[in-house]
Amino acid sequence: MSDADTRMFFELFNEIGILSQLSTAVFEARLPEGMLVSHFSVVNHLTRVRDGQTPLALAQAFQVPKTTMTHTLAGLAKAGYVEMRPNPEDGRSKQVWLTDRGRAFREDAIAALGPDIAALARQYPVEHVGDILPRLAELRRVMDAMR
Amino acid sequence: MSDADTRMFFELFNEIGILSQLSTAVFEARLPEGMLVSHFSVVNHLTRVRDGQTPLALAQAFQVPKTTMTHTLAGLAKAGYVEMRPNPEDGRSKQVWLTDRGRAFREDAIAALGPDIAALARQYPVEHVGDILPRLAELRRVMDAMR
DNA sequence: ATTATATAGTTCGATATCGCATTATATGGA
DNA sequence: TCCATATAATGCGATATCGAACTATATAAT
Repeated sequence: MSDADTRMFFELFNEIGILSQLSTAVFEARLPEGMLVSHFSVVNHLTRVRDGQTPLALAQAFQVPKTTMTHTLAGLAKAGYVEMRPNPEDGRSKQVWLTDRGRAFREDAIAALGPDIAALARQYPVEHVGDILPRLAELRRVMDAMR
Repeated sequence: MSDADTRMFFELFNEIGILSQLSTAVFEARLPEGMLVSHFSVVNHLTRVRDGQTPLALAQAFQVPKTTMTHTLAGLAKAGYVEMRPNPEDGRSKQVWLTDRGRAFREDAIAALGPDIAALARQYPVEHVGDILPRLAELRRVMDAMR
């Protein structure tokens, strides 16, 4: 490990951190009052994978502590975007189900972000995204496995 | 903008968010009690660019609100890693100077992270970092400019 | 010179995140 | 069956982040 190599990784994570911050800010500016990226991400996940998952499964999918997921789900339930039901297979557990309003929330959010993404794509070609996405996904897998 | 293109950008920012979270967790596990990535980043910036900068300049460099930087600097000052002095050129302003302990904090942190980065580099070649880093930096510049 | 406006930094309040402890239920062993 | 241990979710406390308002100083306009 040369110092130059170490520095490369430092810079990589520095860029990733700043990009995360910038994209979160852009994203949340288009969400309804009180909704954060964490809320959207959960609804998006429930839509794309399947709903009816347990809070624990969601916490693991997003790599956040259970308490954080409890808090996020409480916000979604309060907004009427999900329903919490008892898990018929385990009395300790619950299931998270999307509501129609929840699905509409997701679709509206994606539509609202469309112009921003189009503007971005004009200056940052989608081909570049295709170049780096697999590399980032691989890095994520490696780091997940190392935990 | 095809839906597939839109989805690519969504996935990109999703990966970036998760990687940011994972790298923060790894990083902070090696820092002294109470020190966060935000603290390290400021000390690192003061070392690599120059110290004596104003809080506002630092807030802009990291794209965080002034209040967040005030809080971060208070933590660094309390730990003895920086000194806040009045700015001789502007009575409203201050300057942030590194202390010897601050420089040692940075060096210790980098050393403590060395093994983690070496382990990562064994599974994720530095060449890949070199491939994606310029692309990410470009994306960051574009998004910065769009704000 | 005086006054209006702009800027640097902080204080305050709201809330997201997260670790620790607690409660309720499930599971496995005597 | 009864008890010990494990697990799902939540309650609570600590703190990082961030917007709005505030204070002090600088700058510009008359």
